[in-house]
Amino acid sequence: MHDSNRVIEPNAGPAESTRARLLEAAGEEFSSLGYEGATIRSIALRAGANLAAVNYHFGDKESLYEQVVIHAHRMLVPHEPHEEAVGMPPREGLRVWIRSMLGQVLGMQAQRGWQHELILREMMRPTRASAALVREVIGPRFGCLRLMILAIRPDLDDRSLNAFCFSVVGQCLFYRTAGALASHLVGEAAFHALDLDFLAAHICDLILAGLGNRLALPVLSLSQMDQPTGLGGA
Amino acid sequence: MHDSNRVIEPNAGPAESTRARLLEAAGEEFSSLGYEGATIRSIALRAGANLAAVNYHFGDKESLYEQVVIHAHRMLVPHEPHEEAVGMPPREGLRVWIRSMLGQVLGMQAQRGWQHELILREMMRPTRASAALVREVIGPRFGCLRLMILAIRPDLDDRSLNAFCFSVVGQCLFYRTAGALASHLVGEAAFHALDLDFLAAHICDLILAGLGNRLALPVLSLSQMDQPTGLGGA
Amino acid sequence: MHDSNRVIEPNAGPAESTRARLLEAAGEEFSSLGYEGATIRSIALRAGANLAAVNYHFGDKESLYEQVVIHAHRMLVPHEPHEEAVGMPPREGLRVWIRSMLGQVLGMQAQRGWQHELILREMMRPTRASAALVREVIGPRFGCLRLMILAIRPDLDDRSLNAFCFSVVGQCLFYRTAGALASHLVGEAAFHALDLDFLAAHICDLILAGLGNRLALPVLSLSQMDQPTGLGGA
Amino acid sequence: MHDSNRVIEPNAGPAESTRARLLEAAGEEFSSLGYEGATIRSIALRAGANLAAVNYHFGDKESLYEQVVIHAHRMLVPHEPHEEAVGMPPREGLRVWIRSMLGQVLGMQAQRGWQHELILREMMRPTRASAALVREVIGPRFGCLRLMILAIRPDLDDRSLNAFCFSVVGQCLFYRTAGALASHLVGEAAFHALDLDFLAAHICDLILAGLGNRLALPVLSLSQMDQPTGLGGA
DNA sequence: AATGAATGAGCCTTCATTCAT
DNA sequence: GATGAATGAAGGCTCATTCAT
Repeated sequence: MHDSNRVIEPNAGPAESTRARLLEAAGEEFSSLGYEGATIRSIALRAGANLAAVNYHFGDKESLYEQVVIHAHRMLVPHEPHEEAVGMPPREGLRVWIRSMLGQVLGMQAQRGWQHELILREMMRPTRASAALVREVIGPRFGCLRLMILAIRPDLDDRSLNAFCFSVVGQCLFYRTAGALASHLVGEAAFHALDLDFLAAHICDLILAGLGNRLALPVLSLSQMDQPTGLGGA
Repeated sequence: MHDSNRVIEPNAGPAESTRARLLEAAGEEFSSLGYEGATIRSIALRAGANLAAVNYHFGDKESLYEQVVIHAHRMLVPHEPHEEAVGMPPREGLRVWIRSMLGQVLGMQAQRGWQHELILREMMRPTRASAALVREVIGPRFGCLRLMILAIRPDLDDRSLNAFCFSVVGQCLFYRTAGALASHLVGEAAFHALDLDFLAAHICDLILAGLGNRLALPVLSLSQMDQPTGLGGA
Repeated sequence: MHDSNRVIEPNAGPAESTRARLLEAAGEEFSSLGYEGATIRSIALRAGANLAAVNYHFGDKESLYEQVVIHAHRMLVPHEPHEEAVGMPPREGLRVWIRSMLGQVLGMQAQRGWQHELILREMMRPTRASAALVREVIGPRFGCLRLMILAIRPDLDDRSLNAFCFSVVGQCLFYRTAGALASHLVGEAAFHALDLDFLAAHICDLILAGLGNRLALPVLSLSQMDQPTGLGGA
Repeated sequence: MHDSNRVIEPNAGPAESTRARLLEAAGEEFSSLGYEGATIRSIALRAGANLAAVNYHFGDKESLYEQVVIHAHRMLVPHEPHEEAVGMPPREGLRVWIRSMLGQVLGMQAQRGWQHELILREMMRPTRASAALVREVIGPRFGCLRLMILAIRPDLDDRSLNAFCFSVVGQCLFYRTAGALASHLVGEAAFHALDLDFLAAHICDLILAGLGNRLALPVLSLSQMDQPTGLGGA
């Protein structure tokens, strides 16, 4: 096969199986280029494997993608950052959870980059491959958020509970889905001023304000009132 | 017929029809399949035109896309829904604005379907074609939102102001960008329960709670507590 | 029709007819890009005319080319440089002829550039269109050369006469047909050292030496012997 | 199979046949139709291969052309006809050299037809593919000619030496580059009378006359006069 | 006399896939 | 287990040409 600028095994340890290298390479390609954008040629190249190896090991581009998603999930589940939030008091846990998700969204976590990237892509446009991912990675993460909000406001009905959860997730995802647009709208400088710390606090405060803790949980409402976003008053 | 930035007469002669049909067909294709997914062959087919007609009228697939975006913008601008919000008191205007945007996002407006779809796509992944769109459609819409929030809380600094605006937009966009995922997470029935009326109220209440109502309308905080989302009271 | 960077009538006097402008534009295109390389789109563009005007006026790309060749011939015939050579003594005429042809080949004549270029192209690869050109432009030019050589050596049979003529023309044309190669072979500097004056003298001397004038025409042989190419001696 | 500059085994296995057939077919197409004229569709068809096979084996139309040129060179180098000339006395060697080149030019060698055609095309319009060709095929051939002329006239400066070499090559190439024109000018019968034997003798005599024969072989001037071209006496 | 619009054929390229070894 | 070779489908684009006005 012709390939003028071919690189042989850029990151392949010989001990690592071809299948594993393909999985890793595919993860990087899919996460950075999307499903359609990625080509199995490029994936095989990056993995230092033959073009046909992809079809040999996975049969299909789509099947490869499925396996990549599952692989990502396996690597991620044991280290889910939201796990830290479960033992905390709900308000604090919420803060941790939001900060963790926002961190992923803003690309603050260099290591395991493509796994998170892949998950975010699956959030925005789920494929047939993502059922497992939703069930085993996103679902638990979402369930954790749901529990914390329910702990803060046990009286919420399902519909409102979901709406609050989606409000949290929506605000976080926005900076990925529409980050480029947002940067255009307010200028790059103003957009960069919205760093992780600030945004996490803003979103958390907003949600807590919305959950309304003046009456139900006055002790926490005081601490909330000190936030710079001006949630306090009255 | 020669210039790229010619003006499209809305009531052009029959000779114009091919170009117009191409534009319409391209809009539908691009909005439903994305830029890469759409093919000029299919567009030409759908428009009942020759394959080369695309090249003749627009020169390029990319130029065609640009023209489609501009076309969408031209069809949308005269009927911008947020215009209604400008004369109202800010809190009411905000409610109208959110409801209007959410209505677009949830695809409640069957007519002019692909134009909104296209704009949402541009929000998520701006192309070189979207500069004008941002400037002339999204920018003003966003500016209106900004003004209303500033009217409610004139003391906000720029950073917080932007964050609030993005919180509004982010929550609205979520149901488009991650609607499928959300539906997966909570079940289709629960997801459908989140109708336009409910969500618009929820988002608006949340934002208003976050903005706090110390100064302007302290009594309003009470009325907010009565909302079905169950913020506050009891 | 779409054309992003269209230039309107770059060199068109309004009084000049479209047909004439097309002819001129086509001449420039054909001479610089060859028949296949030239496109009627570019020709029409350069002439400030409509794309269909070419087919309207000339029916065909090939017919246009024919007309261009004829046009070139009409512009060239009255000013044929070899005309100067007819009245001279044959050896001097030969020198003038060679210098004139070599001058065209080396592109020394900026004015009427494309006409000569076109003729040279036709020499190398005659098309159906060049019958008239050969008959009316190249033929006479060649006939003049033939007569001069015959005047120098009236005893030559037809075959040898033709061979000598072709030797002259071949040496001249070489610097066009294989100039790039020659430049590669000996280096650009050495190639540029072969200027018009030197080459014209070299070719003329070579031919005269080949024609052998020692015995037949001793008076001229003496002058020839003084040439720097060292034809003389013994 | 991966590398651009792999070595072609002349007796490759059956798997190699498609590539070899493509190379051969491409050689024929390129040599008869030129680079632009040839289409990879036709090449693949002629080779009995799939259209995409060209891309698979060579990546590109241009790269295919490069490989074809190199291939032509490899097939030609071992049988270079000018090799015979090196051991001879310079005048005799010159005669052999000219006859050999002229033989190629006049297409007297039916076998390996397209290779020579291709090289001649490269002479007239060198492409980026021809650097190696010039270096390895044309260069040595030319160097041989240069040495022989220098042996005949050691006093020549570089400029004159080059001019003489180009005079030789130019006269030979003429019958390829302008053969059609020449045939038109003098009539087909007269043109066919210029056979290989006659032309080779004519060109060689002409050059030798131009080089002068004062020092080395004064008697040879007499023998030259006996040539059928009728140079010289009475 | 001249033009804008439209067309059909063809070209090069890319991609995922399959097959024989 | 793995690979080199080959394939078919499709895509974007360019070009000369034609047609109705």
